[in-house]
Amino acid sequence: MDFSARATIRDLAKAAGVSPTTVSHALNGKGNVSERTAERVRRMAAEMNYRPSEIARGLQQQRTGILALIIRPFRTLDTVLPNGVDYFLRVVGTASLAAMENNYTLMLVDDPSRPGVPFGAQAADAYIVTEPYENDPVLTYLSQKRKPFLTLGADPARKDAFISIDEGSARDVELMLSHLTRAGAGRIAIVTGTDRNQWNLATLEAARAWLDTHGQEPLVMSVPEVEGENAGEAIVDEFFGAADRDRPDAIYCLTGRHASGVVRAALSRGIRVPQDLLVAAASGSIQNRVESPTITTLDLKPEEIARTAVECAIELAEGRPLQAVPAPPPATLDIRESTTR
Amino acid sequence: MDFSARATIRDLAKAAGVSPTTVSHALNGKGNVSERTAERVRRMAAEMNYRPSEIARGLQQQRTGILALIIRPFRTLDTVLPNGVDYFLRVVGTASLAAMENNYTLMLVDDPSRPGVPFGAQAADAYIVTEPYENDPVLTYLSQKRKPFLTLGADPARKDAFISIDEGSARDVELMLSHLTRAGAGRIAIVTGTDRNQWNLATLEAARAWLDTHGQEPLVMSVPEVEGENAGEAIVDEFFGAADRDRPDAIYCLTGRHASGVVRAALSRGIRVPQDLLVAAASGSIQNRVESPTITTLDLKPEEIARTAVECAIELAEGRPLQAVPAPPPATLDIRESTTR
DNA sequence: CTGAAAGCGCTTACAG
DNA sequence: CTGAAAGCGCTTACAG
Repeated sequence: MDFSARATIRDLAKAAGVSPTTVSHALNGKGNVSERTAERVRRMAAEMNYRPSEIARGLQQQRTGILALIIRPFRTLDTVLPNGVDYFLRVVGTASLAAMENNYTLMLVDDPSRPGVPFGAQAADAYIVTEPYENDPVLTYLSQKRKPFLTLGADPARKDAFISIDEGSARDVELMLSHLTRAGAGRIAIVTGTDRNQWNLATLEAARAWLDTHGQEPLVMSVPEVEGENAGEAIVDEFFGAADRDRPDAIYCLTGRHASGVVRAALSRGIRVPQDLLVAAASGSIQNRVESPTITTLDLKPEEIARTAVECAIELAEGRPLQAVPAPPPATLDIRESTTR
Repeated sequence: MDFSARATIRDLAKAAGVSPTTVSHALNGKGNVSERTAERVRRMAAEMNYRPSEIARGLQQQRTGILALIIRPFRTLDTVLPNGVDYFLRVVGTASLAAMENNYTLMLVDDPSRPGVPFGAQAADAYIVTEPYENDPVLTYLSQKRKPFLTLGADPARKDAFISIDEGSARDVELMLSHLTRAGAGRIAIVTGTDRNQWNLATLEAARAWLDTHGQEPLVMSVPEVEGENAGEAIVDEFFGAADRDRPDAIYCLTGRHASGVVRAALSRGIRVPQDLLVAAASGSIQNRVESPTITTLDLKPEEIARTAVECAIELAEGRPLQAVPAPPPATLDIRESTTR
């Protein structure tokens, strides 16, 4: 029934009949405290519902308890929470909760190198940077400032320079392209975004390799992510405007919204999906599950990635070296109407 | 080129040739500092890129700089970031950014009264509680603990007890029901969720009043939010299993996923949408924009609500009384195929 | 095994 | 108008 102030370490020390030092030692398992004393302190702490002030601890230990999440493509997307790009939202939500469970607080940050950024953006204990660009200045900044950070997707120009969870693996590409082949595709076109990040670049590279191995000429196109569904017309123009022999019988888009646009553009020209053309996306969005036809996508497991990233970030924040660079979870296939004949 | 520690108030004081006290006064506009001195301090601060430690300030002022966002329906939804329920995601994203812009950090919190909650969840400077339930224990807890908070949607049992941004206004109901009428509806059925929150209860009440005014018998049903699209069958059974004279020619669901389910269930029974049945939703989700037929929804402006909520929460956090209880932004209508004959 | 003291970087009564 | 001092709630060398 204590409606007022929270108990401090002094209150607890007094109640347990010891000094604040001993309380601190007992609760943090430091120093040499007799088990009898430690037990008494812990019991009193529970009884008083004592919770050490992270603020005071932070001041002492020069920590803020803040984890910063920097979503690099944020500004290239058309709204703050872009429709159809739920990948990042799932990352944010899961990361927030994972951080909280570990007594950290997650802060969505724009660009920490910008002058006048809020304190927390500058003073986070560790940073998670999603989809860094080639030679990304944010990574350069963080590394110069000696801030602990990891990236989701490597900086394509500095692959092994920083800790990162890789993206666009050959395994995921293989998963989708062999599915398309089994579904009847003989000539697969690839559509990436134009952002220079590992996701686009590594996927493209892996796809080229796969196509080469399987004797297919690469049919490749890059379209700005921000065009979303509107890109469909241009993509279909590109691949179906040319002579017959060049036409693909499957289009694999990295972003779900491009795939949606492709389906619509194809249907409007009498190209049937999936009968005449298979369409699939790598990073799916909700709409791909409900539009007609539904579109096959990869499930890239953003929740798992977010959770792993937060756990790694906390290790870094607390000064523990990472045992191993974490591997991304294997994607799985969500097969839907657009690739089911 | 300072790669190491940040400047502290002492560094700045030394550089400006004054005491830390004077620095503090000058930068915070307190005390009486000569304009000449203040100007010098500000100039040096900018030069050294001095940023006061929010941690130290927080310890001193007993503030954490944390705003907690409690999404009450969180656990009743089927995943952490439920598909089709993008309303909350848009709130979270916008609130995160708005908080950051004001030097606060937003923390997604589950239940702050649960024993063992993280520090931040217990020590936030202010709380925002979305969709509280009737006699919500979380509100009781916060109010007993004297924590500043506001709610998005009032506690239906304690309407004026706490600061809240109202939901389910008669104006929004009127907007949708008169649209349905103009679109040809003569007998409108209403489907709410089962959570006992203001959104469900106030909307239902306003809808009943509207129907009464317009000479329609109320055709009403409540279905658990968590059933999502699966609820469609039961809803259509309910309204189309009965004798002819009771059948609605329009169904208005509060949640977008229910509306999706209704459309699917109706179509599978040969009830055409919109020809035989108009369908609309209040809280739309992405899928309603892309499924076929697309479904008419209200845009409840979650971004605006989130931003307003954060601004109010900060006022409360900093001990300033709210000038006025904020009004929710008026919803607008997104008319789509499901109500266009 | 235990505790007094200093200090993390600020703010704020108070004295001058 | 300016600054020395105390204190916010912790942690950690250090002394006993």
